[in-house]
Amino acid sequence: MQEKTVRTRFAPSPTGYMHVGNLRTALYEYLIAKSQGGTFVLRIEDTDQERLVEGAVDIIYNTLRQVGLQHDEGPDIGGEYGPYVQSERKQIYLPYAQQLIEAGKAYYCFCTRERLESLHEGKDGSEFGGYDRHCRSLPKEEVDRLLAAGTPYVIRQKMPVEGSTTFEDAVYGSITIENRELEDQILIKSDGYPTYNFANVIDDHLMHITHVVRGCEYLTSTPKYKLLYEAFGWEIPVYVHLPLIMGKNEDGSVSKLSKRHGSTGFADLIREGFLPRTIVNYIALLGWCPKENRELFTLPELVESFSIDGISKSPAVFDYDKLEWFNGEYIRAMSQDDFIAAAMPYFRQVFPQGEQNWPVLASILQPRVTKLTQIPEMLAFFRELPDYPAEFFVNKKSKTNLENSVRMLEAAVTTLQSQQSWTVESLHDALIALAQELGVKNGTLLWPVRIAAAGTLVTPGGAMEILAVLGKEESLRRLSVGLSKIKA
RNA sequence: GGCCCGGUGGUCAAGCGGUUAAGACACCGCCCUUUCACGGCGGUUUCACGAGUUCGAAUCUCGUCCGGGUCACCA
Repeated sequence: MQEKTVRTRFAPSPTGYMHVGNLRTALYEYLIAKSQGGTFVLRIEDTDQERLVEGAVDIIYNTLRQVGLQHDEGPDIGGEYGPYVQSERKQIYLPYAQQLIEAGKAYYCFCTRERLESLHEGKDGSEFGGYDRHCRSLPKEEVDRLLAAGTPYVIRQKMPVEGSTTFEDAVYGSITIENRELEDQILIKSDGYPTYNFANVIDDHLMHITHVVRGCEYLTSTPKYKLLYEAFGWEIPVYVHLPLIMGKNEDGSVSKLSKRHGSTGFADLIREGFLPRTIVNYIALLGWCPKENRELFTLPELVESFSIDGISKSPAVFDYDKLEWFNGEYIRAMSQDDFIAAAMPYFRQVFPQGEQNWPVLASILQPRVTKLTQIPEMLAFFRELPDYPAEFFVNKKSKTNLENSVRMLEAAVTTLQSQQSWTVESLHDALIALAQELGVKNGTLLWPVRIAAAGTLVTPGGAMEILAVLGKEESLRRLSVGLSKIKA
């Protein structure tokens, strides 16, 4: 008996915004498929014609490409079960709904929006129990008459009046809901488009989806899906509901991650300087835990390690600190060439043109930044020597004070003036030799040199690196500025 | 409010009846050191509460509390 090929699908709505919750769902769908040699399908769910956003589909393609979640079937590459855009499948859904009507599992509803709204208002919101099933018992002749007259209608699913519905979830186990809690949901809208719920079931079945993966906000509506599958007599897919990703609110509470939680969109995170691989790695761990005790995973490694039983049930709070740590790890793991290439746009904010000592800049920044966007600020002192007080030259630990610093700087100037080679190594050799010659701790000499060169207490890199980037002429100029500050 | 789901440090979490309750982030201290960072070492902080079951409960059961989700011609 051969196992059926696993097929999962990512089914986003083209809203123009991809937040990490969606992306994480896509990731898990990809991982579930790929970890079992399965197929990952992309389907665009654009049944809400009122919310269409220009260019939104491209954002979806771009995002998936950036994180490496390559789909095997989809609107752009086709596949055996297309089309993969729901608006192009519009004519598929109605016959299925009509089939349900004939089977007595669904019915036409002619209620106006006004009547529906008055249902909501009539009782005070909290008591509203859903649609009152007014059209469920309409006589056939009345239905035919209204249809013939061209009355706008929707098609609703008939929910059982009694009993309960139970389904199995791969993460949450067995879940039961009383049927009286279920509303006669709309299958086909008055514009002829299917609702999300209906199109989902039809398409998942037609596309042979074996595992339906989604956020657990859908948990309570899943019995309706099950009932739909049963009404059609179709095999029910495996449901994999994912714990929600939560965002911190301003008041300290948490709620389902959304736009209002600031920069949690994929594009926002990229703009802030997070690497796609960082985001993938971090969100993979938000709700899933590997068997082995480790945290750094590339996408192929995730495919290797992933399994559904590692998915947790409790919601996870999105933590920027941890995300930054991951990003730092990945930045440090880059080759220097890759780092320079990635950092160049930020380098250019400080050095708009011309050549610089890129390798030295990379060597001082790569271990220090957790986001590439931090680069311009860290390098600002190269662009222009900041104004700083003479007190900067006083440092107890380096055993240096104003008086000392004058001596050190003067000696350094002399040494550096005759310095031919201007590399980190040669500067290092020259200055260390000088410290020995002067009989002082390295720090006693290097502290004032570093301060004078940078004009700031905290610098990325040490004195030699800074001098190397500055170049001989500018270095000597800054050292003399330092000297004049102390003497003033 | 009804229904559904959840509850191990500030955060992500391992744990599946017997553990000194892993690990990571963050935080603090020390080491390295010309500052910062990296790296190394160490530390603070946790089983929501109450009953049961059991020789033994973070692990099983029930109740309470707390948190979240959901109740559309949105997806």
